[in-house]
Parts: sequence; structure tokens; C-alpha cells
Amino acid sequence: MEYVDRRLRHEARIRSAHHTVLVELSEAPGRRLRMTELAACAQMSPSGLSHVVDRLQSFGWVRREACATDRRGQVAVLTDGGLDALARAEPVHIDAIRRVFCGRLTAEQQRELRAIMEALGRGVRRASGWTAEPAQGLRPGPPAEPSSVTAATAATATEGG
Amino acid sequence: MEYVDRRLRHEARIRSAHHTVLVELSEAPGRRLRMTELAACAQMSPSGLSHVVDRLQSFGWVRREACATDRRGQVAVLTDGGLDALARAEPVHIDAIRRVFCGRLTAEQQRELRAIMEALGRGVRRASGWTAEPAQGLRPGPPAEPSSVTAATAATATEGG
DNA sequence: GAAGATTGAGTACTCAATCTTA
DNA sequence: TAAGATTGAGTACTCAATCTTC
Repeated sequence: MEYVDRRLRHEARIRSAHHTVLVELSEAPGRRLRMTELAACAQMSPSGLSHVVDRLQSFGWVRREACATDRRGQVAVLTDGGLDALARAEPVHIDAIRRVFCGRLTAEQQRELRAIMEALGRGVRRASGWTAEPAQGLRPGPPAEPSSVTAATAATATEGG
Repeated sequence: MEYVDRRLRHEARIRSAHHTVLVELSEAPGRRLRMTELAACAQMSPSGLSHVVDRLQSFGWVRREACATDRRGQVAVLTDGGLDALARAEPVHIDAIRRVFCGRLTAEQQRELRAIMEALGRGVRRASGWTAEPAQGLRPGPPAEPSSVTAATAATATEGG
């Protein structure tokens, strides 16, 4: 969402891509993820992720560790500072999503939207030739941060809509 | 749409932002638009548009002309070469959209999606404080290129879905 | 002073090439 | 040879500063 990205950039002073990576790490067990898995979750290329992690590392929000089981591998770990940064950004993120969705869709429309998005998502996956899941057990539920559109919509709908 | 952008970049060798500008110009009367209006139509900042037009001009796809009524103004004009480039890109664009939408949504879902998108659009405009229309008479109908999602959806739905 | 538009600096994204380990 | 990850070059995007004209 263009509008959400802009508000994140201006008010929370964080890029959408950076935010996405922090969210994925915060939801991962142990706040850590292999670079390859993180790239898949965040829908980025390996090189793109590498540059982003460089930047996040320079902020002290993420650190790299060697992978214990595969000496080629690197693990990105969310630091306490990174968690703080994410916590500071989330109010803006939530508010931006809330302003778009809150009170604008009926419960029926929300169900319709979900079905439509799933259908279109299948269309994109089929067109792209994707089949594999990015990683195990990350998407089913948001343990800490309600950052997905569906979660935020559900949350705001019960309050405001 | 991420997927559409990627296919445009790889197969049609054109950036999404460039494509958008070409489409807006092709739909404008006389294939020409003031920089400010073009920026509004294409949802870009003035400086961003200026850089994009620089690039398009270097390709010979767009040229700048002085504005007759306002000596501060510049007018971006789509060249024949630019129209050709757009014509070459459109098949990829249409196909990408078609693959996502084609046969995936029922007629009822398409109507629902339209209503939902309009509601969410109102949400974004309200949140952003937008009220004004970008320009007069550009959006009502696509004279040449069916590049909007709704037009492409309607076109493919009648054929494939 | 405000509006239309451009410029330059800083940062980010994409691709191809590269390096190390499996 | 393939997989995991990084690097560097080229290009694009964003912001603040600037210039001209209203």
C-alpha cells in the first residue's frame, strides 16, 4: 500500500522494506532467520536482502551470526534495539492501515475481500510458478505484532466498524 | 501489483513508473500534459517526474515543450517512438493482469471487488486529505489503451472467465 | 511570497559476477 | 556442479535547495 509506505517513511522514519524485515524477524522463533528464509518471507531477492541487512546492521537493529549446521549460511538476528525500533514504528503502521480500512468495509465485504485476495493470490502464484511455502509455521498466526492486513482489519473492524 | 511490475521490467524492458507516464500521456488529449498534471495523474512527486521524463526523453519517447500560456510551465509530449514503445509493452501488461484475474473471480466477485476498492480508495483519499481530481476528463474512459485494472478485468472476464 | 519545474546529494533497488561450502 | 550469500556497478527514488515566473 503506497499510502502506508509513505506514512511509515515520514512519521516512523523507516522504509517499507526495512519494516518488513523487522516484522518477519520479530515473528520468527528466537527472533532469528536464515538469510534465505528471510528473503522468501519478505519477498526479496538474496542480494536485495543482503543490502537491507547491511543497513539494518549499521543501525544496530539486526546482527548476523554464522549458521551452526551449514557453514555457508548466515542467520539474521533481531536485536533489542531492533525490537524497540519496530515497537516505535508499529503505531504508525497500525494507524495507517486503520485509516484505510476502519469503518469502510462491512463484515460481508471483509469476507468477500478475503476470498477475492485468496483467489488472486492463487492467480499470481500460478502465473509465477510458485508452489513452495516460504518457511514452516511463520504465517499461521501473528504471535506478537499484528502486522498483516487481515489481522489489522479484523482488529480495527471489531472496534471501529 | 508486484508481479505485473516484474513482468513489465523483464519482458517488456520497461519500468513501472515509465510505463505509467507513457499510459497517462497516451490517454491525454493531444498526447500532451503539463508536468504538474502528469505528476498528479501518475501519482508522482514533481522531482520524481522530472527525473523520469529526463530518462524517457533520452530514449526519445517523450519530449518537452514550453507552455504557451504560462512561461513557468513545461509540457510533456509523447512522441511516435514513445507510442510504439507503449504498444510493444502493452501485450505483456495485459497478459500479466489477465493471468492474475482471468477466470479467478466470478462476476459477483468482480462487482464486490469494485465496490471494495472504491470504499478503500475513499479511505486513502480521506486519510491523505485529497479532494481534488488530478485533471479533467482523463479518467472517464480509456480511448486507446485498456491499461486500468478495471478495464482489463472487464475485457478478460468476458473472454476467459 | 507562492507556484511550476529542475538539480544534486544521498540512499535504495536490480542484476550479473564472485566467493565459499555442500 | 549447485546452493547460500555477498559485492559492485548501474539505475532509480526521495528530499531539500534552487531558479524562474506568476
